[in-house]
Amino acid sequence: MSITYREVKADILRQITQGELAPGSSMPNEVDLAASYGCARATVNRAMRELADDGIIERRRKAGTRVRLNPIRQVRLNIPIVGQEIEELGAAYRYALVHGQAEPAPNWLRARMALKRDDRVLHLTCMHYADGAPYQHEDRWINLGALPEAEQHDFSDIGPNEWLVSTVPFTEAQISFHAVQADATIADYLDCTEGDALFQAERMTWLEGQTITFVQLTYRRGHRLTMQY
Amino acid sequence: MSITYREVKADILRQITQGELAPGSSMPNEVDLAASYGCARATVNRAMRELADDGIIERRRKAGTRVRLNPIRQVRLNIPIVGQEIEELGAAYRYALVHGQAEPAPNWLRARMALKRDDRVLHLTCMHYADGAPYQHEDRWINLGALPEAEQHDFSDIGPNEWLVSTVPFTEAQISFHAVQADATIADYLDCTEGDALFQAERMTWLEGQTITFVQLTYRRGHRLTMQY
DNA sequence: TTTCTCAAAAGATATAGACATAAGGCGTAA
DNA sequence: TTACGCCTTATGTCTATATCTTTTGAGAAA
Repeated sequence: MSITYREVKADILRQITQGELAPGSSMPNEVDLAASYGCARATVNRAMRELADDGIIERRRKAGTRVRLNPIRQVRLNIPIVGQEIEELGAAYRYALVHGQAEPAPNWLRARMALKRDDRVLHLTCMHYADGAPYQHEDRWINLGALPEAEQHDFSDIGPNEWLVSTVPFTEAQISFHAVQADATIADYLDCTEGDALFQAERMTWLEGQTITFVQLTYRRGHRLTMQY
Repeated sequence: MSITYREVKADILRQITQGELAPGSSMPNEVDLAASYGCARATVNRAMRELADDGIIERRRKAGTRVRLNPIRQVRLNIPIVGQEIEELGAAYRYALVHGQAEPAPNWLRARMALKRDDRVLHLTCMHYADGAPYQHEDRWINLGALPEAEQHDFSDIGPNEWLVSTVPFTEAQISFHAVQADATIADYLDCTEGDALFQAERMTWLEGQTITFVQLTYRRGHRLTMQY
């Protein structure tokens, strides 16, 4: 076969990284590139589309294609389920339900999850262990108005995250990362000192506009979220 | 025109989210789908390829395509330059170089950056302010073996990040996020209390296998990194 | 039974050609 | 001069067809 779109992509990328195509400079159009590579325009198109997608080049109809002045640095972050995360570390995973209770939503949570005045929530507290050591503390609230079957479910053996993923797999979500100081309770669960800096993720999940669940995931001391790009 | 790949993608996604196609179930092959949508195979292929890329479905030659049991949750995280990040918040950005000095690399850094025994580094400490308030503390080391011109450069006015991005734009990098306790120095710079939990990013950057720079970015108290998916 | 080989199946990609769409730029009219 | 509108151009997408590659499963051989 002739030249592949990967080869075209690699060659263009090489030209850019080696400075043959300067940042900000504009590139030949697809027809000319196809001619010079001796391939079809669709092949060049795919290569260029992926480069644009990677934030390396910028494309506009009629205006043409140019090398980005400041390439967009982006990473893909996989949001793992904690059990898988731990097993990928090569450690044994253990889950424990600490506390589970249906209750009226407290005010701060009502505001945060945009619940109605008399909506009830299922409040779950769980622990996740890696090789027997505390790994993550999970504080979760599930909107029983949106997901009443959660109240009947027994979370002793499988975690709420896994249950939710298999029950309402295709949701919208917002995730945020930040640092918190361990309070006495968390310090106790995670076997650290009160006041320690801990990495925390918060996630809110919607299904068709309805808030399903809000969760705070507090990681053990020293946890890092690492990515390549 | 006929049906677009976006419409095909949207329709398949709808079938999956609405439960017409159950997780784990296998889908018709491209030829059949193209026939049923009344479009070319390439159109279906693009729709399916993007769905696979989004982690919704799983494709294997010969085995066919199936809906993922556990859809991969992934987000794209843009790594912004701090100046842009602050200006996007609608705040005024100010930069200050606190300290800059070329020195032999300390042992811990030599190990971390994989430097040779007598490599020298440029150690820079900078502050980034949003509307006059401390936003981010930057502690950076640049490998002078790989980038000797850094020693001559004056970092008083533009930050090392911006300079690096414009000098060596296309690099490989590893980024990691975690929580740290503010020590006395950092607390002073970021105007917080010693012991406060702070969000910190560490980034190491390579160009063609050579370590270029290592940086610790410590954010002001309460900083959050937020993403939708 | 187990292992190896090979053919078929399904996705992956290339091609040539066509039309669609967005937007820059020029010409014309106010 | 300015504003509007058309024309051109570059990218975006679709079609129809063909070939390539990977993987699986069946059948042959050990």
